[in-house]
Amino acid sequence: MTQSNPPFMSGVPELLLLRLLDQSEMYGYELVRSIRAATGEAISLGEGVIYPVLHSLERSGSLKSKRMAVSGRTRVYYSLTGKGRQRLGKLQDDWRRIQGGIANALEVPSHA
Amino acid sequence: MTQSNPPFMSGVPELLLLRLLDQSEMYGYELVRSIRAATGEAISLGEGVIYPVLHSLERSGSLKSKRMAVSGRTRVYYSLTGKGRQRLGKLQDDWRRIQGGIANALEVPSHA
DNA sequence: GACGATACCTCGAACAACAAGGTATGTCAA
DNA sequence: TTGACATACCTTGTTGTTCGAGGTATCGTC
Repeated sequence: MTQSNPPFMSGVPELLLLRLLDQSEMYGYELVRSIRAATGEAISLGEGVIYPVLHSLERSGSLKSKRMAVSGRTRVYYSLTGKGRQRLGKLQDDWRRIQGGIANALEVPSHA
Repeated sequence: MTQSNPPFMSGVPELLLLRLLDQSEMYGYELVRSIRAATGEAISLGEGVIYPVLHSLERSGSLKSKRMAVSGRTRVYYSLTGKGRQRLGKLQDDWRRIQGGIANALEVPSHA
């Protein structure tokens, strides 16, 4: 009976994925490297993070996928749905809110 | 065997606590409300988060505590040690890094 | 003498993020 | 041709943070 809320800082991988996919269609393996690049190496998420999030995002209707064979290998390309764009908006707002809150707490002058 | 790193976004409660305690000595119950206030209501951490973090911070030598009786009730006041100030510096840098990385990823123009 | 605020604390569950592995194909060089 | 490395997909088990809910005790006040 312990109806717990998600941790207040979670969902950043989700946010990054949605954001990148809002710019262009991509496949999982590509996204792993894109996240590293887009964040200036600050954030590096492995396949063990990316694939499950991608799947859950698709299951919840935020993403749609299409498989494509490219030079013998199969790629699964993901793109945003309307719901996904909505979700992206929400996560962006959430992020701005908590980011702002922390900035607020940090910018108060030191004890000096 | 699976020597896992801490989640890349963790340690924000720790950061907030150290930051507030760098400004002034405080006790746990007070910190719960201070965090809400300092972040402009954006972040609200319960006692179930605060106390354990406080204890682990003390165990690791970042904080020191002193108990004080104030009008019949016991308060445990925490303050930073040198090590704690060092720790605060590190966490602040980490935060700026990941915050900047995300900002970078988000500010790229929309697919439009 | 019951209620709400203060003040401390711990427990168990939930869950995100993690490393490590496993499958299979392509390329290139030894 | 075989071995190594990159591409490309995936799942599993573990960890560790965070969470709500509870539990204790004192104080004021109604």
